[in-house]
Amino acid sequence: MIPASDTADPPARRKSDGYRSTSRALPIALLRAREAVMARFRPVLAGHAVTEQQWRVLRVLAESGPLDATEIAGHCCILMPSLTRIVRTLAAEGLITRSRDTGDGRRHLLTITDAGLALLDRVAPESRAVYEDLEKRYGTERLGMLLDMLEELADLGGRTDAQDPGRSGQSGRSD
Amino acid sequence: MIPASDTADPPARRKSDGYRSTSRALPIALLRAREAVMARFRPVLAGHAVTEQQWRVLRVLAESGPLDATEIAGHCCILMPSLTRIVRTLAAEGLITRSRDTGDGRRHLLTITDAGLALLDRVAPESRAVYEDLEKRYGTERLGMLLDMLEELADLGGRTDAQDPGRSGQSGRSD
DNA sequence: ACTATTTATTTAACATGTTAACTATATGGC
DNA sequence: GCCATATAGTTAACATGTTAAATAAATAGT
Repeated sequence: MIPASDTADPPARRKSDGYRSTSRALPIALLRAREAVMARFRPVLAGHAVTEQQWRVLRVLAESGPLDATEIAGHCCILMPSLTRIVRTLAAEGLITRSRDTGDGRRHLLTITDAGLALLDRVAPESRAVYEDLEKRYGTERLGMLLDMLEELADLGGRTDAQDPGRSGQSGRSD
Repeated sequence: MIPASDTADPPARRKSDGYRSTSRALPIALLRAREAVMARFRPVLAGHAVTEQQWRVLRVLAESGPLDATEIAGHCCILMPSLTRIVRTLAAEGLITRSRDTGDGRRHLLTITDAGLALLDRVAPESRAVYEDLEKRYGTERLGMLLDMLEELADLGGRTDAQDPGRSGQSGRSD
């Protein structure tokens, strides 16, 4: 069943070489890079009993001020049902507050509390240390360039032209 | 839709400015970029009833030939227990086969089947189309540079120097 | 050879993500 | 104002990811 591939000595591959190397496949490359980075940040967050998702929500709220749930979901790449639970937890812990939007009774505005900000401040030193180590080893300038390129890539997201008009922005996913 | 944060006057922030903008936070930037990219690939995979994780496993197996579960977990950024289930599904669908390693009875070698390769070939055209659109809009050279930088970042993963010696490589995560 | 320790994988229990259906409010047409 | 339709958010059912413990096979020490 193995008709002796094509080139020289592929490890054990068969046919189907219609694909680039997985390390050059953008989604996989982004995932592996992120995992490498998170491997360093995760212990810091775990040490303060914050999940990655909770962390993103707090960071975004601290950055942008009160936002409604849909906006947060978009900025944090979290799906609404997940966000509902995360918000419930964060509110129960007193790190954020929920308030009905006056004027539009459907919207719920979320605001980070002083306790939430205090948590950010408490984590900041360790987080910064991890970041600085990374920066030192990767190169400050190179890191800045990478961030520029990632931002630009993320901004491509708006929709290509005319594929399926539904579900444009966020998502979440688990992998 | 995007509420335009950074530039002029902070909407309602309070204190705690010990953090960079979230768009310059590497883990978030990587996540948002990946979500933007996956928003385009996901419909393609969904159209062939393959999950992202299954897809990664098939791609890696097609690329590297038979591998044991631990290696796949590392390459695919999937945790072992998740992989167990994914492998069970893929094997049940006849896309891969499992065989005990002769010589090391603990290892299970996974091999992609012809049906698995056929699936890859079937998805390839659509996948390539998405990729080419992305490449055209982002810039071929720029994309190549980004992939180089991501690869380098992923390779930093080995362990910084002397933190916790346990759990070096993979992980998985859900966000 | 026999026990203790490591390594590879699976199972179990639980948390989280995901899709679809549901509730509540808002908006536009008449 | 009243209806149809759209939007914000939650709930429900299910799939998946995650941590810890269990199983099984290898290796190391004696």
